[in-house]
Amino acid sequence: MWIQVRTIDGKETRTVEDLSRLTKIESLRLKIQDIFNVSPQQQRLFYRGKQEFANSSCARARGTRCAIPRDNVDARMCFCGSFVGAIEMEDGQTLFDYNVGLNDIVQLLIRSQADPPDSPATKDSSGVACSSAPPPDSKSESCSSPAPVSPASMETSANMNNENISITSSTVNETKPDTSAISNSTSTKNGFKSPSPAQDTQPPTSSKNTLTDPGIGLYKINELVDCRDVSIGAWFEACIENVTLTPKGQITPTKGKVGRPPKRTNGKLEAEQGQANSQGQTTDSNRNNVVLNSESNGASTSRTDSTAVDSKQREEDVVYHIKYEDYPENGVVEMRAVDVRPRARSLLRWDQLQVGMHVMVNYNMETPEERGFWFDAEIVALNQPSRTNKELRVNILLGGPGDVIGDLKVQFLDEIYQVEKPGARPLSVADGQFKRKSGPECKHCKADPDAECRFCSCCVCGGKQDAHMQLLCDECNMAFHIYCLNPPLATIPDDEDWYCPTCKNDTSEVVKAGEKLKASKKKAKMPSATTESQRDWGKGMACVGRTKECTIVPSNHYGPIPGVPVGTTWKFRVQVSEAGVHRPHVGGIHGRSNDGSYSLVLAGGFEDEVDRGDEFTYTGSGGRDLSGNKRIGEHCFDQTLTHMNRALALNCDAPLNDKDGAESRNWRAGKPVRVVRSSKGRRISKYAPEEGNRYDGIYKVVKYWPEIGKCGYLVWRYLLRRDDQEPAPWTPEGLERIQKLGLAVQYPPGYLAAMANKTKKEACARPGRGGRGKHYTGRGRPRRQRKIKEKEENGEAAEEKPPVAKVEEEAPQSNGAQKTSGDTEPSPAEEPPSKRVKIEETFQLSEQQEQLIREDTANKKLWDEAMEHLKEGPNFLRKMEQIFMCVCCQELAFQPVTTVCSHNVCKTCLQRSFRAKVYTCPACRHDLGKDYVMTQNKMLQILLDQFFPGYSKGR
DNA sequence: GAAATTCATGGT
DNA sequence: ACCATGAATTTC
Repeated sequence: MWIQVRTIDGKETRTVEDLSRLTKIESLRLKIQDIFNVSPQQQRLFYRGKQEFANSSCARARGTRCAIPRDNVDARMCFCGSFVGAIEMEDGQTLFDYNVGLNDIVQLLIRSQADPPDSPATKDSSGVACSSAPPPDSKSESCSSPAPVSPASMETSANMNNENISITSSTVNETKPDTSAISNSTSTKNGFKSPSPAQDTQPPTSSKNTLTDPGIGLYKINELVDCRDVSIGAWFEACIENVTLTPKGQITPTKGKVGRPPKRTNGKLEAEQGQANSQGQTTDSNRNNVVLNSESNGASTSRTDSTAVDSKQREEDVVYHIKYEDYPENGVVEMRAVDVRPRARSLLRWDQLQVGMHVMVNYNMETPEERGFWFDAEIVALNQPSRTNKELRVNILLGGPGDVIGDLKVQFLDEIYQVEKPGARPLSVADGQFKRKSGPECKHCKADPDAECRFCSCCVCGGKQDAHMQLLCDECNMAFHIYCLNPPLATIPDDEDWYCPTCKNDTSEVVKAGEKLKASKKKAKMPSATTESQRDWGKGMACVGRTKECTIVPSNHYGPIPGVPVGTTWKFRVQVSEAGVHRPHVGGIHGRSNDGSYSLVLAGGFEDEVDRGDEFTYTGSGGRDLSGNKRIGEHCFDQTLTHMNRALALNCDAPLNDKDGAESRNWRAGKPVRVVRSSKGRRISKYAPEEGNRYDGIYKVVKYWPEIGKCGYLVWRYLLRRDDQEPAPWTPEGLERIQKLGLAVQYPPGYLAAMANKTKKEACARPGRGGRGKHYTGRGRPRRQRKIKEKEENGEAAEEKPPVAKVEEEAPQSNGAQKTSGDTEPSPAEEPPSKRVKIEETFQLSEQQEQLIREDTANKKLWDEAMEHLKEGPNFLRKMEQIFMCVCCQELAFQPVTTVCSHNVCKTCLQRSFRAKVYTCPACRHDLGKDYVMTQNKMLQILLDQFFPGYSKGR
């Protein structure tokens, strides 16, 4: 078995192969270590199961969030605006325990190596993979090393700490004030970060307002300085805590590795999230600063730069240990001299400004009209068309050579600071605050300290007072005075998480991340649990579950599956099931004993059967002893006309007779049965395919009767006769059509790649055999490998994956697993066709259908797109499925409402959204308005019902 | 050849 | 909704 492991930001997805269902999580970690170069201790693995939440009533309890970032395309938001829970996978368990199936996605969150894996703070800071001190060993997997994981993946991980990991992560720093890890989520609780952890790091002897000369460097201990976060490129107020020298021969992480994280301050939620997240994201992504705790001393400065060789060597060798004034939770941070300078103190008047001058300005990269961070800037233009109308344009200098953002308009013209040069008069707190206005303001109150604001301050009273008594809801981020709550709280709750009255909900029905795995009754009863067997099962395709499900027709659908032409062939039965052609995994007949049979598989289980292609005899099921968990067994009793046997008999156009059987009056009038021929039938039938399971079309039951079979027991026999417009696969027309449609055996996504890799590995392990030897003891696999090989050699690899298969990969179907499989396909070389066979079979539309399509003007664009695929025959239907899929339930829209923004959503899905007070288009978030009138698109409904007969029945 | 699930149905 | 049952599979 193989699965996909994806970094939590969705940026990196790799296939992990050679797993069995009984593979332990710790073994999985080792494989992940090989692939992602992340040590097992640093891995947090999440599995979020199949994604069914959007389709059912929202099972998500408020107060739980999934570890999925919002920009992850695979992340599914529930109507309530949140994500469903994921479960964290723990050592000791198996993949089976977590129900991880074939090709499922496991998410990898890289935790900082500096964090002790089991401490509560670990979970808190685990998202901040790059934030804390990298280990002294420079080949560590931190961001500084060239680990194959893209920094971007960490970036988002880091950024999402606040947002998404808070399921488990609200262990705030105050519970562990000496943690060395920087945590974005220190502000999970409003105002409770004080006193800051930095307290511990305060040199005990120093007094804040006494400047102490350390004897080296330009700055004194306790001096007020500005420090540049080189990843943002902005300057922040800081204070020198200590000064040390770099030991020789040590190379620091290059520039870009020092900085500070964004801070979420009280209030300012809306304004700040935009900026802090975006700007802060950059920070975290590149940051690799060394954070010292109270134990820090000179020895821990070993990472500081000593590359300088010129006359400045001395200053370059100096390491400044600074503390950011606004980010005490960062503790003490090491800085190089070039990123430190005397605190800005002089405001420049407009008339003092000159083009070419270097100054410090406030700028918000994200939303330029709002307040942002402080950057160095070179003045490029000073325009003053009138006395009051001034425009200052600058190039923002981020610090690195070429790190310039050109020609930006500065908003805050009254706040242009002179850049202080090293050597300027040192300032201490005794000299004053020298604090610049910074950060974005609340859009609603403009950060007016006197204004009441229910957005950035207590959302009950709007008051800004008592910030330390304002609790932030971990769900909605709104602030609440503890005394404004009803009932009021006397003290700050000790719980890790706190949810406001609106968001609080019962979490019992949702598996929270990190929660212990629930014991499964079903699993406890399985043979593997009840017997002593140690068998390592689940490596192959025998016991895998479906990764997708056919929903375009209900399971009791008679007749062809729309979009599946005769001749379609799948390697495994599970795929046939996924396609909806024959749903049982194992069983030969699919049906209901009171209704009839929908499909059957001819696999040559009975020697005394006859197959003439257009007509064949079939034998019922039963009569075997299947005790002991068997699927086949010796015949040891008579079959009865019950269960599936009865179902199949009901297809015959004759009253049921369970004694003597019956013959149809009009054989064509019977219920249609989809027939699949398996390659296993080759031993008795020349009509069976060479490989896999092939859909051969619709047959009818002509008659059925009981007889004594070769086995000596009574069996029920059926005569089936083909009744299908589509040519049979073995006829010349059928063969031609198969060619034209480019049909070839379909393999599960990732299967060929896994096989190919396996061959490679085996070949490496046993070089003498070259992977092509005759000494394999297995059966299916080597045969398959040789076949692939031959085809490649013949340059016919294209046949491995026909266009139909390609389309299937592209077409999102019913659930998330399917949806993700397309973009996670790790080795496309094996799977999609390298050339597309031209399909010239046009799908025939009835006149009424054409008319309805013309009338459905609201969907003109979509129909135009669909029509482009008309000439692709059966693929047209697959395309339709894709185009008219409801974004909520990921299925064909049922009773579709076509929104003003031209998206089609099931009426019930949209209603559910509205019930959750989400009044936007689920597809594009276009605001529909609370009073939106949902009009069902009748024309589209009629069309979908015709194209996908009975799909409504499944709803 | 023995041993493992999954899926669907049908009865509670 | 839960449980028992049976099944023309597929490894190991």
